[in-house]
Amino acid sequence: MLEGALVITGPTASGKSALALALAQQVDIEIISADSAQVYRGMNIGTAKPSAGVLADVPHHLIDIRDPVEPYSAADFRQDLLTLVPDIQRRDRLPVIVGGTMLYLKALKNGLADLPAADQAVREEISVQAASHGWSSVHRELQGIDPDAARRIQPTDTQRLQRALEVYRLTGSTLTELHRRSTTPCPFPLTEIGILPDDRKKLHQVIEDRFLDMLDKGFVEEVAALKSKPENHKGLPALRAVGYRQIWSYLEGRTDYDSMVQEGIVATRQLAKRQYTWLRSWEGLVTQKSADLAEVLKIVSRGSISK
RNA sequence: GGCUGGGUGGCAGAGUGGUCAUGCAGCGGUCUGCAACACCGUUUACGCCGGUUCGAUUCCGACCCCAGCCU
Repeated sequence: MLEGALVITGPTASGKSALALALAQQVDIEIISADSAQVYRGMNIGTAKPSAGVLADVPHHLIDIRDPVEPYSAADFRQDLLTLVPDIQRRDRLPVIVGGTMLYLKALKNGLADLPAADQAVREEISVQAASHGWSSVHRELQGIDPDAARRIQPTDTQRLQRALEVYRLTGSTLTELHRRSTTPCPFPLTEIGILPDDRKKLHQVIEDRFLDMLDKGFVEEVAALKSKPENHKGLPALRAVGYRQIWSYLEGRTDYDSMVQEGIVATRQLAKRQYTWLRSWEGLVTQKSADLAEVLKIVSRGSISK
């Protein structure tokens, strides 16, 4: 039996989940979702979350563990995996990590530096500053504090800019300095399989079909339900997910239905493209052009990858 | 048949006698607590045929196509 954990990743709509479920028919596994959107309750159709039936059949983790107002993060994911994987192994099952949120997988694989968690108050402070003086002034400030980070981070990349400054204000140390200290990589071995369809046109078609299918299944109603809750707002990471953001905007009357559909499909294609970018340079990745259960079974029983 | 306006990259849409429109899409890339995020880079044009010109997408003429108006 394979040591450590098996990872099945790939761009959206490449068939990761189906492959994992097929594997579950043959091997005693528990699935850990590596998906930044499936963690949220009430987000089912648009995240292609496994059905209740499937969830009852095969043990799944990290699905429906947050409300949309409670942001989840790569650090949370890594922390959760560090306890989940050994737990599953103690049950004599193979942990299978399935998902396409590459930052989460990277945080697990390479570890994270010892940085402070997000701090809403500090972020707010920086946002206010940016609102009155502009992000370029924030960038200039960072230049004085951490020139290396300022060089890496574009003045327009407001999110990372804010983070770099946040870390400094919280710790008094620069992001660059903290990154230099070693991070702890994953304590258990990872065997990583990536499904990378080589026919992009075909994947685009699958993406379009799937998005239309989600709409048929009530995606708009799902977003409307989320929108009707007063605590939810469109700035939440959860609600900026592909499809949710576009439908929310449509529900606000900002676009017509057809444009919304187009925008949703486009956003999904772009997500897939970014995932390819991560995966092309992923070290140690065993790639498949399409889901290949037989090969996965070989890898699992062999206990190692020889390729 | 006549008159007028127009034909610009996959789409939208400016403009100019010789240098880059731009936006979107597509493609490539970056990525350390928002990552399905945020951001960076980038390919493809001037309806057709002639003429004027050192040089035409831009000026002139014919033709084709589209829209509107007239007969």
